[in-house]
Amino acid sequence: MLQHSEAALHVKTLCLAILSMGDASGYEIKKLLEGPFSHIHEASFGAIYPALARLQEEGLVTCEARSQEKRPDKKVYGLTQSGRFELIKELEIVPGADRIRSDFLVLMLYAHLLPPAHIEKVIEHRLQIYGALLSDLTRGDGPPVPTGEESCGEFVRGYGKAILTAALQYIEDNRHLVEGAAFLAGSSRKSAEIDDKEERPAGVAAE
Amino acid sequence: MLQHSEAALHVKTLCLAILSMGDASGYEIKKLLEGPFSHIHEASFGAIYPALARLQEEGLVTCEARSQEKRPDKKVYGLTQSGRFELIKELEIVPGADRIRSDFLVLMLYAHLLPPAHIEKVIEHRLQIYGALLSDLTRGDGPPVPTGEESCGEFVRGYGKAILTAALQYIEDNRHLVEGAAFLAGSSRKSAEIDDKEERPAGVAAE
DNA sequence: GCAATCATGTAAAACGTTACATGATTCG
DNA sequence: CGAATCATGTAACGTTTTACATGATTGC
Repeated sequence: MLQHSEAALHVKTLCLAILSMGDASGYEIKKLLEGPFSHIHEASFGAIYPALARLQEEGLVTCEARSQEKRPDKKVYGLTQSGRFELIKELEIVPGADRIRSDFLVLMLYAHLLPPAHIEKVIEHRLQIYGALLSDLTRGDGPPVPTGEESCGEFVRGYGKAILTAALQYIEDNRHLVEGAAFLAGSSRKSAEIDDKEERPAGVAAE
Repeated sequence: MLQHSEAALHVKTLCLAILSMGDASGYEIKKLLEGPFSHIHEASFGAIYPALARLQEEGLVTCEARSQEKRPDKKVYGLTQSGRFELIKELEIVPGADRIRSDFLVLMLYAHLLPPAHIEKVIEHRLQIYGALLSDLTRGDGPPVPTGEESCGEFVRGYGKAILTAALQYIEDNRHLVEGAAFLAGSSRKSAEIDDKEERPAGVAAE
């Protein structure tokens, strides 16, 4: 009973926000969240579709089914008056601190438990990802960054750029701190078969 | 069946990591996660206590109950051999991208939907929080930053400092982009009764 | 032919927060 | 005397991911 009587997904607000910029289908929302919005918030299909369905039940969005030829049917959602009102109500809440789960930083904190070669590879990988993300943001590529207002979008994009730039710079300048770390830890431990189980629990695919 | 046969909390790995630096109770782990680790990962009591219990069941940690005088009993946990091994196994996984949920940035993206005065207040609030966090990191206060290896801890602390500094700088230099935003949106909408419903869904309390 | 993209959705399970329950001590 | 700190834990609930199910089309 915090906000609604019914279960309230966070993704619901996100969907409202995105729809405030124009009609979209669930699939399109997901694609936006992978592209220009990736550094802000993420969501999976399994979160988005139910969220949209519930928003429709609540009368916050309308849904128009468009049957396309040579392509599966589409459900295009649009914001209603009360949807817009609800969005503004949500945005008025003073946001708390960002939620961060950085598996990378946890690893760095315990870098001395692993062989330096492995740490080097992880760092190289990270530099690559961040570099790619940064150049995506720098040249305004992808979908033409759909923002409600020019300058707000510019602010958010710039923020991402600033953080990424700082992170890249810092990692390059200080990687020796973790790469040089001891690895004296497991005295009797054999670390022969480290063949990199690649796993990505987080969104942003490293393309 | 991704990693273990039993249910696997993420917090479990975190606990293993922290215990690798020395024995601790659940309460102490929580306190560490509020202090010097706050920008890396967060966890609540409700996540930590069950995690420790399950780690014990799995034989990854030992538990020694210490009855204290003038204070409630304590359960001090310590890493076992297989616990240390399990930790290393988890750390070997190449970390995916950081998970970020920034309610702040979502708000900024749609700043034009709200009155500039409100946006100004949110930004002021944010500058204050980040400033406090930064000075906490800069002067090495709080518990003497418990790290496995000196330089790894230094790297992670420095990372936090670098990001916070960049964020503060950027927000100060570019706040006009969102504060000056239109607010032409809701033509017929009354925005009289905005009296700031303060809410903090995220960890880090703004003290 | 196989993979990828487009497109939607459901169900189960994992993960985590919040609130509650308990209780002593210390500090203002 | 009330609030905060120390200390552990459970249960309910909310949120989100993962995996599955389905199916046409396009490019290699």
